[in-house]
Formats: sequence, structure tokens, C-alpha cells
Amino acid sequence: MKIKYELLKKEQNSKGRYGILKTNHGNFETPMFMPVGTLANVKTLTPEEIKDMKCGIILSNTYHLWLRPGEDVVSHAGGLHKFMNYDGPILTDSGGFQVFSLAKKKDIVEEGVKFKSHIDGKSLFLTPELSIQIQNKLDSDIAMSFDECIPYPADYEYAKKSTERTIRWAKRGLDVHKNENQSLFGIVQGGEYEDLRKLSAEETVKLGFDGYSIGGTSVGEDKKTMYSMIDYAVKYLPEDKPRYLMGVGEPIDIIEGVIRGIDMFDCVLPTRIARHGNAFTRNGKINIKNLKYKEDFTSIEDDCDCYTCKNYTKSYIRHLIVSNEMLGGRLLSIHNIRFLVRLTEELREAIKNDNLLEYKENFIKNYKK
RNA sequence: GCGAAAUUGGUGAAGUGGUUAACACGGCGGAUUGUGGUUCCGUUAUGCAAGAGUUCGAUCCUCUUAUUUCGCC
Repeated sequence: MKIKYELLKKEQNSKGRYGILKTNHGNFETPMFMPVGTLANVKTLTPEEIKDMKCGIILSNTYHLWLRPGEDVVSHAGGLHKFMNYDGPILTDSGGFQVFSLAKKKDIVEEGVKFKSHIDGKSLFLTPELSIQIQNKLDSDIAMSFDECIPYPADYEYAKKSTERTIRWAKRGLDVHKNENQSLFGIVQGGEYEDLRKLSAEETVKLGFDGYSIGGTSVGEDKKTMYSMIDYAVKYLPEDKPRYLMGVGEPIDIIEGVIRGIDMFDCVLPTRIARHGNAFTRNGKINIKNLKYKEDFTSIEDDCDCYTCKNYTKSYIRHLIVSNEMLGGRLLSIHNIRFLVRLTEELREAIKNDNLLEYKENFIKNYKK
């Protein structure tokens, strides 16, 4: 069975929307933040801990699992859910972004992308068809089309050529997609150009996907540009399908995305900054390594309901991070993911109450920097 | 008691008679957006044991003192 999206409420003063997404592995409300579990695990966390955060769905990655342990291993294990002992919804990224972010030397041709493995330098060739076939075997609930993430800035001619190619790649992926229990999302590219975003959105929607995502953001552009990239694309997306903004996880960006009609977000930020000693709070991001927390025996946030805040002090977590103890990164990851999921919970409430813009103003007022 | 060697920041240490005393670790601060678990970037000795001398100029050469280490009575 494919996923089913139900739009339950539209916010009066913005494009914000509240909905529910039903999958074979459970349902979740949107807007939702999805933690990233690249290598079939959200770094440092167990499936039980992930569920406690009420995040609804997690990500995993085609490129990384293709290289290690190989999609056949996952398939023989009974699919990704069984392999990693997680029975909630899972979305797999296609590998398009990894080609952009990891490969040093890459050669993008019509057929696909030639590049070198980041593990051993072996020559690889990833195509739209292969990406989909791998994802079919991984058996995630939602697969992503294989796309090219256009760098920023990109000149118009390059962006146009790339965007048109990504549309052709989307068609090719759709044609080989076989897994009836797996949904497939198309990806809107187009760089920073309004007409290319329009072209990409319209053509991708014509192909008919189970959901649509906006890619090519948070690649170095300023926030104003990023928000306009969203605006350019969203207006051409159908209301009855979920919309996913890829790779965005700054609290303020999630709020701006929701206001613009986005339903799903994923980002490595909460877990990565956690491992480096940072925590999200209502007053902004804090660096737990700072001297002022050495003897701060309060929790990160008084009113946070996460396991970390209910049980540990800043002083102790600081000690763990400074001592390079893994538990420090674990505890901060738990808090940071829960922070973003709670943010989406509050955004859902704000949509229901039609006070999303007011919520944003209040949030910004407290959130330093 | 005699002789020898040594003394550079929080630590381990490089170095030179001539503007800002290398590097590493540690400390402090910052970054991080479809992962970097061990990452990246800043910053951190107005001073080379103390005092005196030689010199245009000394952390570097000379002397005295202090401390440390190693030999010998």
C-alpha cells in the first residue's frame, strides 16, 4: 500500500497546513521533523529512544547503504525496518545529494553520475534507475527520486540544463519503480531561478508522484533566497500531496517553511551539533562547553519533556562532551531532536488555532541570533 | 664539599645577536542545514629562572645568584 496524505486544516493567515500521513508502518501528523539516520541508525540512538521523541518518521540513505553493507544484505535481512529493528516509517534519500556533497571528482552525464567512492576511491556509476532499484530492495516506506542538487550560486544556463535533466531522471526512476508498498517522491530543483523552479515543479507534478520535495536549498544561499526558492515552487504543488523541504533544520527555517506550506523537514543539524556540544533552546543555541556551564546544575531547558532534560544537568553534560564521552552526544541528540519535534507540535497547534504568524513573532523574539 | 649539564606559555617542547618567539596538546570562543561519531575555523608567552654586564641592539655572549638533574669524595 502507498502512503495516504490527508489535509485536515489550512491556516487562515499563511500557507501553513496541518495534516496526517498514513504509511504501512504507522501514521504521523504534519508538519513533522524527521531525524536523519544515514547508515540505518540515527547516530548514537536506539529505535526505542527515537520513538520516545515522537518524530513519526526517520531518514536513511541509498548511497551509503549501497556501499555498506550493500542493498542485498538489507534485503536478505528482510528489509530496512527489520535490519535496523525500527518498525516506524522510513524515508530513503536517493543518493543525489551525496554525489554533490561527498564526491570529489564527479562526472554528470545524461545516463547518470560517475564518481569515486568516499570510502575506498572505487569508481562508481549511479543512475536514476539504479537508485530506485536499490531503494526498492531497501524497502523503505518512501523513496526519493534521483536528482542533481544544484550548487549555489549557479549560472542560469547550468541550472536550466541540470533542472531539465533532473526532470528526465525523475521520469526514468518512476518507470522502473516496482515496489507496491513503497511510495515515491519527486524533487523540485531549479536553483535560485523563479522560472526554473516553476518549470521543475510543473513538470515533476505532471509525472505524478506520491509526494513532492524541494531540493537544492541550504547549500550556502542566504535565507531570503532560500525562502524565495520555497515560494517559487510551492505554488505549483498539489494540495493533496505531502511537501517535503530537504535538508532544512534551523528552527527559524522550519517555521518559515511551515508558513510557506511545507509538511516535512529533515536535517542532520540536531544530531551533528549535539556531537559537537551544542543544544537548541528557546533562547537560541547554546554551546554546552562554555565555561559558564561548568557548575550549572540545571537542565538544558526547565520545561522540556525529553529524557535528557528530565534527568541530567548542564554541568554533567558539559563534562561528558569536554571529556569526549559518547553519552554526551547521545544526551544532546535526544534533546535536540525532541526540541525540533516539539517545535513542529507547537506549529501544528498554531495552524489549528490560526495564529501561526503570531507564533513566529514570539519565537523570534526569544530566539537569539 | 667539588665538578658537569640544564632552566623558554597550563603541558611537551623548537629556535635566533636584529621587526610579530615554530609546532603540538591543553584552555577559551565560534562554525555546522537531503551526516563529519574522532570535523573545521579563530584565539591563547609584551616574554625565554632572577639580577648585573658586553653591544647600536641580548631569550641567545659574559658574570653572580637560585633551582633541578647527573657524577665524584
